Amino acid sequence: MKRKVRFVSATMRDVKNKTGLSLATISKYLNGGNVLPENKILIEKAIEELHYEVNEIARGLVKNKTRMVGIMVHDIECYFSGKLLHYIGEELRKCGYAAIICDSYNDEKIEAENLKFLVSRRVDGIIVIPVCMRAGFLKPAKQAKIPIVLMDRSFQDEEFDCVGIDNRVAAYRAVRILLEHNHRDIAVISSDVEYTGVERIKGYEDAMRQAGLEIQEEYIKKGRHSTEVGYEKMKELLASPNRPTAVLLGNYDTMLGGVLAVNESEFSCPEDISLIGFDTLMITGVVSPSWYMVVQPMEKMCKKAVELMLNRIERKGDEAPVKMYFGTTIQKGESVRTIESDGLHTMTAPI
Amino acid sequence: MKRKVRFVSATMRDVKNKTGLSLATISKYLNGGNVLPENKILIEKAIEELHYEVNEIARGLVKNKTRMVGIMVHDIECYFSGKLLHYIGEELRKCGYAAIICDSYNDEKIEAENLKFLVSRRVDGIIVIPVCMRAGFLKPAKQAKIPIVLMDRSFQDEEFDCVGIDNRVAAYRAVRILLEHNHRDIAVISSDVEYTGVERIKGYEDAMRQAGLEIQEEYIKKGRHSTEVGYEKMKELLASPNRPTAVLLGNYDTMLGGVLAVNESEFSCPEDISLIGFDTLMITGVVSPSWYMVVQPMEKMCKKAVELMLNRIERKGDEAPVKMYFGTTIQKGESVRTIESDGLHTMTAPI
DNA sequence: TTTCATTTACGAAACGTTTTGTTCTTTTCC
DNA sequence: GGAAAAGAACAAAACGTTTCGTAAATGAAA
Repeated sequence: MKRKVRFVSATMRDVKNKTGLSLATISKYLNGGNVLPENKILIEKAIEELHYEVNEIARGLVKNKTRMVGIMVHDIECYFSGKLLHYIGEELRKCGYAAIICDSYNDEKIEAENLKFLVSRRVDGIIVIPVCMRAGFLKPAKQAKIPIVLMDRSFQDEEFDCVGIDNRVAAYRAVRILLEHNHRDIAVISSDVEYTGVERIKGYEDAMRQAGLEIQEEYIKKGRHSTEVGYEKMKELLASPNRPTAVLLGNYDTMLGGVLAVNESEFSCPEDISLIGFDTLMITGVVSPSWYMVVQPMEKMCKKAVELMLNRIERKGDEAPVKMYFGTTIQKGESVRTIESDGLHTMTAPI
Repeated sequence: MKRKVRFVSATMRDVKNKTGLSLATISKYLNGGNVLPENKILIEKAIEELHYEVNEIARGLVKNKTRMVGIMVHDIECYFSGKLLHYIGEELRKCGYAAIICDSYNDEKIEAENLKFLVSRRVDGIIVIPVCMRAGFLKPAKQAKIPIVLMDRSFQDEEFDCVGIDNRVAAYRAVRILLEHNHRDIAVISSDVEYTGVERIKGYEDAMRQAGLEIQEEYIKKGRHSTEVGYEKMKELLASPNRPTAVLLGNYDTMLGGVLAVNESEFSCPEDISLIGFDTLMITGVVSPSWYMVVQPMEKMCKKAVELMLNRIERKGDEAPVKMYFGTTIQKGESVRTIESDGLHTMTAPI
């Protein structure tokens, strides 16, 4: 039986021939089983000399596992995604998993296609930052019993493992900070088509209501989280006859757009307008005024998401979904100023 | 012979049983071979009913192909990467390939590790936006005969397939534009640790020299392409006693940082300082003043890179590397102003 | 018709692992 | 010293495809 001569990498059979042991023994060694010390040495030497590396494909075939995890991000060009992908990718790789990344491009149709693609590639699990607010598109994965972990966002109609922050509370806290600096005319720029944005607007309303302040529709500017929207909406607010004294910006990109808009206006931050936003990047602290931000523990969240995922993959129990909300921290900055109390505004409720 | 009962997807054997044909025939059909029309109908019906999908893993094992392409980006958080990853990922998926993305995080050590990881995962090819300026770290891939395609950057010491732009010429053209607007005190903020930056600085020098202008070291601000560096260096330039009238910014992130710095200074763009940069994003046209930019045909470049890669994968010829440089276009903006000629400056060479 | 070429289908052997049930060896304990 | 228990190693059968060599069926040419 002549073996085709291909100059590809060594196989277990080569190790077998070199050591005189059986495939089973070598496999056992490779998977951490017990092997006689002398054989162990033998095998290690052979592996070393042959530069043997286990063929993940062959292994995948028999174990029916690919050691690949799909990651679907709503928009790969968004700052938040970049950070997430970095941490998740790193963590997965540490655990020997490869990440297959798909960009949904904020498009629900593409998102559904991506999902099917990942299922057809038989990934072991899928981590999703969804575009959709409903879970329908995940059906093929559920049929194939591929575990799903959500990040940053959940669905309205179905529950999955999820790691994120309590966006509503986080936004609430941000507005509280503005209130504590004596702001009363507070606006918000956030998304009405993304889960996080919707929640954050709710948090804004919670805080305003609790402080006994009227919620003015013109102060709630809605549009997809993006630099462009942040820029446009901030322009609108600045041009408005009753210009707010402070604005909560729905995410990092929105904040960036907002700052650009203020910078090129006749107004300045924080003298004329205070800004507070979400998430952080190196620039946040470097610019002047530095940005006041609500920050999410990205790295921790990503590690947790991977941990959840690997747990699901290992023991495919049908345990109930777990949702983990991490606490946020406040990164103080100079973009919020304290308004001198003029005695005219009185709180109708303690803040 | 009892087959283990697993509720997983249908296999070719199921199709075989349903049709009464042999595995070989079905395989032939699946791979576009000729099959009797009646059998074709039979097979298609069976596939339809069973929801059969070929198991890419099994196929990979025998063909020694994974239909996966690794993508190594220098920094996933950089705008340029985001766009690239989007286009490349999309294109690969269209061709039935999955993209495994690794972030090198601007770290040569991580880059080398990522490469080894991809090799061990037996990807069919690797598309690299390198951090390193030398090709050493690619050795494991070469040994495994995995084709490499470079994007955006090349190496000093070795040649590979590569798609990008002629950065030197592009920067030259950008500076020419500034010269044509009668600027003479022109600075540059660009990277000295990244290939593109280095080339762009050369282009800057070319243009300055050609215009007969002295190259002042204090006008050449070097630092990794990033928002932070753009911000810091612009601050330095603005604070300098002989403040330039125009600045070329090395990439998109640098431009963003530069604009933030100008915005918060006492100076304004373009009245006091003109800016021209690289690449584009939606924001570029939306902000005011709109940004004057040199833009690369990203989508075309990505498509080409994938095309090159798939060619290499199909016929693993040892043809010589091909380098493709795309032309850039200029996107005019308001961030560059024309200086009234005061008669004091005279060109010592035609521009 | 017969012969030869062409097309289509088939069985069996790969691909490189893991896993299962069995055999062989060593250790432990009375 | 012998039996039982424990530990290692092994051969062979999977996993789901492709591919190779051959056989059968069809069509064309003589």
